[in-house]
Amino acid sequence: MSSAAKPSSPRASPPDPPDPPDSPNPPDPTGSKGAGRRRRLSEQERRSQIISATVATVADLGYNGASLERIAATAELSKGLLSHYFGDKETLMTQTARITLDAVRNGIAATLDLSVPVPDVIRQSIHRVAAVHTTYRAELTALDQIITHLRDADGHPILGLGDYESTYLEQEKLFRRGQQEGSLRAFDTRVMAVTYQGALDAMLGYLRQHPEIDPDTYAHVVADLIIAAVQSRPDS
Amino acid sequence: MSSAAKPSSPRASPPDPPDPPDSPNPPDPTGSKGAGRRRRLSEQERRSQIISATVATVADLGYNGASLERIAATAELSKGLLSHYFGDKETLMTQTARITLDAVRNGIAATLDLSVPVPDVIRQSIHRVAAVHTTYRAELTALDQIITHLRDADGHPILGLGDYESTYLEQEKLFRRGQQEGSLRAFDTRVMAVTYQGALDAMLGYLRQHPEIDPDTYAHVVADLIIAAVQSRPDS
DNA sequence: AATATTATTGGCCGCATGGTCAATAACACC
DNA sequence: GGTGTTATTGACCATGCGGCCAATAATATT
Repeated sequence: MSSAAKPSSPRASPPDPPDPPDSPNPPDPTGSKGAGRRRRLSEQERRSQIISATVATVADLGYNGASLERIAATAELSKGLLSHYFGDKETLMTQTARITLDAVRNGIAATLDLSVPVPDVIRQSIHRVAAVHTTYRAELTALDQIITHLRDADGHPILGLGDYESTYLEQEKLFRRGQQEGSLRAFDTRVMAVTYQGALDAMLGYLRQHPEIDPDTYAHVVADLIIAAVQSRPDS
Repeated sequence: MSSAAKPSSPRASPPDPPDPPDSPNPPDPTGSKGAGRRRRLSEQERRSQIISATVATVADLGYNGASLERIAATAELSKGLLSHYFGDKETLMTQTARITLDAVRNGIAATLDLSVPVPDVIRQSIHRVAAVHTTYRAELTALDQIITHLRDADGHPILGLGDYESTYLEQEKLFRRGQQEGSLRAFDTRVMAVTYQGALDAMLGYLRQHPEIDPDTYAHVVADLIIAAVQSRPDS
């Protein structure tokens, strides 16, 4: 999942002389994962393979750099198949974004223990997100690219931050619980959710740009800041 | 600034028969803003005119939608001039980003009173940034687009968040002052600067998506959150 | 094994874009 | 007013892209 596709040929095969007789890959029939010159596999597998390649390519080369041809090259299959399975590029990108977003969300939410006090849940979340930066680095980059680049015919964004909406709602629920429990002070939960999300995004961006920093250490400091902001305190 | 160029002649002269005999423009020499069919003006004016058009177009149609032709149309001049003054598109975009960034920064920093206690400076800043969302809406959108879309030949980003670096340094200075003054508690100033910046960006994004929200009101709530996070407190 | 089915390919087409250039006309100077 | 300079134009070209389709070969079916 992480590195998606093979780093085989950085340069695609030339258009005119497409290696005429011999096959570019060993004649390995259906058997193992090795690819015959042509492999037929299930729609499920193809789709996820294509999406993986899309994520990898977009993450590496940006939205504009990710032409259908390049994506096909990354996935080691022909451009035509992309059209076959996804119709047009917009659909491909939208699907990729949707599925990837779900995957990342699950990756974060999966190991979260919601039974502890809210400040601890927050701390956990922040560490999880920082970890996700390592695990899903490409996915996050690709998501960002797709969201900011994908536009309708009029040139206006399709996948707004509206997809954050459900995350906001989730966070707000958590915050309200904390306020009822008394572990969190009173504040506007919507604004806090937005700000919190912004803080996490900033963390991800900074970690991306500074690979030398230990995510967990950084996450700890961020958690201290956030918790200081929301924790209920004796005085006001 | 917002709508960039003059609405003089929406349609350029036809290619083959370029209105032969009559003088198409009133004898309006250098003086006022009225446009002849061709106007010659100083390099300064042209450059800023082009950059304005670039900002407007990118903000409206996104990076990909902002072709040289469209930008030229917005500025009401020919595509060739863009190449003439800026060479290639990459240069145009880079210049636009640099200049616009400076403009926005100045717009924020200009009216800031640094003599008050640090928490108050922070509060001021947040309100200023929220205001900037209104004043420089197009500029901010364009900046975001250019930064996230502009890539070198290898497909990797050119204008990373590295341009935040100077902002971070500035913020850190402020935070340290507050810590020395005793108005701010002890925390890692770098992490705080990054988080703070993220919170502001999130605020801008949210305001952009929700025009019905009053920026000042929103800013006030955000300021409360941030200050709660950094303010020195009796216990803890 | 022979045949039918259809996933997969590679090349093609039209279009839009970025960049270039010779022609043109607006301005400055005399 | 005449003349030179050069800012500005509009058309042109090569390129790369997205989408399409007939040919092909890998399976399934008998």
